[in-house]
Amino acid sequence: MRHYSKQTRVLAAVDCIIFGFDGEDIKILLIQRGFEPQKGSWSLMGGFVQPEESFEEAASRILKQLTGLDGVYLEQLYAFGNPDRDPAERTISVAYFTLIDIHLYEKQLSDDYHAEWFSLNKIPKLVFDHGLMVEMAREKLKYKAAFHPILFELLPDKFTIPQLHSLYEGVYNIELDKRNFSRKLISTNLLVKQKEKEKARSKKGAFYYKLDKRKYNAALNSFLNFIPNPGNLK
Amino acid sequence: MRHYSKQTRVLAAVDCIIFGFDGEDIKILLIQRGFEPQKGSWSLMGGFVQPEESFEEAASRILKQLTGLDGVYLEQLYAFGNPDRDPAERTISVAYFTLIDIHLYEKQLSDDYHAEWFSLNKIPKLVFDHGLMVEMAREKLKYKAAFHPILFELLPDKFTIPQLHSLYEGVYNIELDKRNFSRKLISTNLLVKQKEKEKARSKKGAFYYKLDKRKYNAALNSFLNFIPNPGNLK
DNA sequence: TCAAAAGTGTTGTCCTTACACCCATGT
DNA sequence: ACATGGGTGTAAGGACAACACTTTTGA
Repeated sequence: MRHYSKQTRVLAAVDCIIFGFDGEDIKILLIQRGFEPQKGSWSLMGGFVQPEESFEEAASRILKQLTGLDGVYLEQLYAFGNPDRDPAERTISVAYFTLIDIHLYEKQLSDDYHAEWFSLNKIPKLVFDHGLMVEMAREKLKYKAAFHPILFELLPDKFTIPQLHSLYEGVYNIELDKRNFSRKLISTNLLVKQKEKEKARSKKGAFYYKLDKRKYNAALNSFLNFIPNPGNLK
Repeated sequence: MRHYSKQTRVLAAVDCIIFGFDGEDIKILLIQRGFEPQKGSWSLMGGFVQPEESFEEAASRILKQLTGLDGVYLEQLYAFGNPDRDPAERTISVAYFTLIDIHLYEKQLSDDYHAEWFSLNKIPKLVFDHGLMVEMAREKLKYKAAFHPILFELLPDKFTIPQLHSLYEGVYNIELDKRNFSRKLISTNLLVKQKEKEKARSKKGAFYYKLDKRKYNAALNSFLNFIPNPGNLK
């Protein structure tokens, strides 16, 4: 069985677009590339797919390397394969986008890789086609979050409605009526109200909520509608 | 610049899921594999990515080989990279899904490749992970067509509302109220009514419509809503 | 007591659906 | 004339958006 022998082989890599939310802005985690070519430039975290690994396993591994996190939201974004995307050698890259709770990641690991969080409107110039990857990831986040409750992945276990409100406003860069927004969220039945309040953001304090995991997992693949007039989205 | 030298290389392929609509059923075009391994089994049309080619160029080339068609709707579906997906040698494959007007493809070429159209509910066992590819393509078609007017790509230049109606009913396997459906379509303003009627399907005949190309291209990336209660979709 | 943010209530509009009838024509 | 599928009309219900006020509490 060596019928493919005349074909050329390529390197296969994976790159991760890691989103986080600090309560103010949506950010992505970038590293300073530690090896040539373009050593020192800002870049997505990535790596080569190992012989016994699937793409998704590679992405998980790389994500864990940089953040220490396991079992986070991970979705294939797109396969990039232009012949000249890496000047050193033909390398195809499958980009994954991930949503993490920014408070859980291990800063120590980040430091090892010279990683930093960047607000989406302050992304530096990136190596290769990583700028395009980020742009596509951003689009996909907006697209998908308009119908699926994935943005919860960016928040801690316990969160408040006003926090969610800021998050959605940040992702879509629009203002949302807090009353309608709150009602819409509550009406999904995905949220379980807690007894405690969060008191840092306001004097009155806002009740914490948790996700109903069962309903949430079911809802991830169904269509909801979080954004008014999604017809204007893109 | 040989810093990647320790990494292993893989073969890179592209596979095409080709959708067509014959007025009755949604179908996909499959070929009988002409080489080992698994010579003779049914398979998607695919091929290796050439040294100077991007994935998309490879997909276009392969599509043209089999159908004779150029410039048709082509979208990246997913990158498949499990280490054992091809038993002969590690091969990653980027799947593309395409929508063509079934009447335009060149049957001659099909014959050369021993190709046949299969209704979606009668897909034979396929090689490797091609069955999974088809399943994912089908899901994606349903998902995307619920909000974007892509199904027009399956129809000829001139088409009737009843044809569209059958098409949507076929894709979603549901019954749609013809009156509401028609109104919804007309209200998109994407359609230009023609003077002639199609007379084959009925005695009265149905008016032909054409797409307003300008509006259509703009609408491809925006959210419409063709399916009632999309919340129940998946 | 005042400011600042949380939370609840209401109303009108438009979109969607469900359903019934007329139209054109080949046989 | 009639059967067959094409096309139009309408009314009820529900979802959504716009908008105003009360509540809580730290300073």
